Amino acid sequence: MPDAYDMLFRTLADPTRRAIFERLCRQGEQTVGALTSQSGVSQPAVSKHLGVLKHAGLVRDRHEGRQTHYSAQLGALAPLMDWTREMAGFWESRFDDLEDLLKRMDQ
Amino acid sequence: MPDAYDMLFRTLADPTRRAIFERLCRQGEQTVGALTSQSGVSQPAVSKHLGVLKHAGLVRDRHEGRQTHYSAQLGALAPLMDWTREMAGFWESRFDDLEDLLKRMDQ
DNA sequence: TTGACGTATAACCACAGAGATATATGTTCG
DNA sequence: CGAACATATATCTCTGTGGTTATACGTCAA
Repeated sequence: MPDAYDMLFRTLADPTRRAIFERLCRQGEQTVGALTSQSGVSQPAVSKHLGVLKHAGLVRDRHEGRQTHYSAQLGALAPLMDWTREMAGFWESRFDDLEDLLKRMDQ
Repeated sequence: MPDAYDMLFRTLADPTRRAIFERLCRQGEQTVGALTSQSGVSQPAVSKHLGVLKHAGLVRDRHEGRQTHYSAQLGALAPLMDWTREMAGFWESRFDDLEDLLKRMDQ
């Protein structure tokens, strides 16, 4: 069962795509043309990346005349923070167990 | 320039590999054999994944006789939390700017 | 309506990498 | 030493996907 985090991790794994997302986070809403001009890849490539980001819920698009404006949807990062915290939590609880064990051994 | 987060994201993007890492987080140190038995893939595949995880600093190995024990290195997740927080931070600061703007417009 | 523009889609290519099997390396035991 | 075991490495295959160019679609201006 590919868990819910899967799409998120895979979407953010590509450097070009992550750069696009970061740019949207830093500088807010951008048109496809603006994003393309600094991405180092072709416009169709950027559109494809934006499609993947949108499918993962990381961006939303807004049509205005013949341009499309994209913006970051930070809420979609929540599962990423949850996962990280969960992993850290497991680590800590095992650490606590170890502490307990050592304390008990100490008596 | 592929930033430092790159290896981390790419390492965690594969579901099988992430499952192995999660298992090490949840259940602590494990041998290759134990990890293989529940991974659904062959032992060489598991070894390769462990190699990638190790290269990314996410696990460490401990040799004991003919077995190798692997354990999670949670510290390696710090950049992931940093990145997430940074992105959220950008979002918030832009939100604050918007708030400011609205307040100023309100006067 | 025609043409320029902005973006999306189609079709194709190239390569990374995840998987398998076979085998090498190293370890314990008889 | 020789055999069984635990893991790592070598080699190959094949799918997924990121990139390209060409083109279709929708919008604005004249």
